[in-house]
Amino acid sequence: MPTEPRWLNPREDRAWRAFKHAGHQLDVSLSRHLLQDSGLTQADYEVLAVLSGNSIDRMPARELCAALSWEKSRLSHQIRGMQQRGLIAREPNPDDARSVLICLLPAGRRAIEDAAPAHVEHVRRQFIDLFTPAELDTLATLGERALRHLADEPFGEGPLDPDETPAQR
Amino acid sequence: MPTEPRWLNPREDRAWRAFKHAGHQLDVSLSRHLLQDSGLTQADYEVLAVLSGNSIDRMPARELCAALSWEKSRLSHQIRGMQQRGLIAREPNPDDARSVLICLLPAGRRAIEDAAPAHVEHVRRQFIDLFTPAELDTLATLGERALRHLADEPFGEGPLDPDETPAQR
DNA sequence: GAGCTATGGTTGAGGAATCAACCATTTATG
DNA sequence: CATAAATGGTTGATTCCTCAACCATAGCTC
Repeated sequence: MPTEPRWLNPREDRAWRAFKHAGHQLDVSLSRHLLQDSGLTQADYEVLAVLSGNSIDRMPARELCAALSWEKSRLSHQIRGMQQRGLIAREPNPDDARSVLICLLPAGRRAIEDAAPAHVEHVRRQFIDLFTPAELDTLATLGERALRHLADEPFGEGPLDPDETPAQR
Repeated sequence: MPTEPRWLNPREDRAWRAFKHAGHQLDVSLSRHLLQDSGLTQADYEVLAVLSGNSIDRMPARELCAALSWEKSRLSHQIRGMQQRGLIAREPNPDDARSVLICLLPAGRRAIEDAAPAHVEHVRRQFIDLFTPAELDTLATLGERALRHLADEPFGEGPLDPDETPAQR
């Protein structure tokens, strides 16, 4: 049974603050750099990364959502912008008339290939290089433990589309 | 000299993904719970926490900004909303006519006192309780290392108000 | 195969954070 | 002391994300 005081003790508080703050600041810094020297948003980058990573340059929107852990509406909005900039295209999915295939266009591939080196470099400088291999493993282990726990949360997952709530009548 | 390949190796990639993803998911989950059972945003909560924590129930906006690592404009917008909800008040600062004192109102104190127990509880369940004391110390140490490094970044800090850029003419 | 329900996706409104521009006051410089 | 620069805050536009509502197609079940 875990301890249950109303507040965090100093050790707990320190860990919690450091973790939270570090993650956030890292995120801010990396997005800023990414945008600055490639014109891509983190969101843009992640989409292109999945699309270009999976060796097939097209995939149904639903799969992209799952891969990114995004809501479908977010992807939809995001895609619209990227399409206008010529990075990707939409195509009807022959296997399912409701579905849409998101296709990586040459410009999109070029965009991420241009952006990646500098971005990876920043991830190294601001994260990887600060830790020993053993420390990296520790971070991975602890992070994954938290993720596993969150995944089990009853209320935790799923943006709960009103459509998708369990039958109410 | 750190290794410099164009991509992250599997160990690095695992650590980076786990860290990033865990931080984000944790954040999402905690905000959702907080809002759900107290009606407060994370932003609301943080403001109230600083204000109620420092034993003096009022402080200049500038100090609040610093304590939160927020931009001044963000605080300004945030404060407007909280003022309308009667959680805090603004008062002129007798020491500096440009400045504004942000004051914690009774309703604000009540709000965070009501919200805190459940919130702390969630932080425990989803973070603290997953780790041993030694692991918590490790997380604190590693997180702080990252923060220190980010703080030194030449371009990293400060939203660079155009006003505040080094003299340009 | 008619009528549910579930699924894939789009849209529009609203909230939250950022950015640029601005105003007022204070401090530094000559 | 007059003026320039720096500081504390506010505001409005913009972008990004979430939510709720919606449409169309697919899959069941009878």
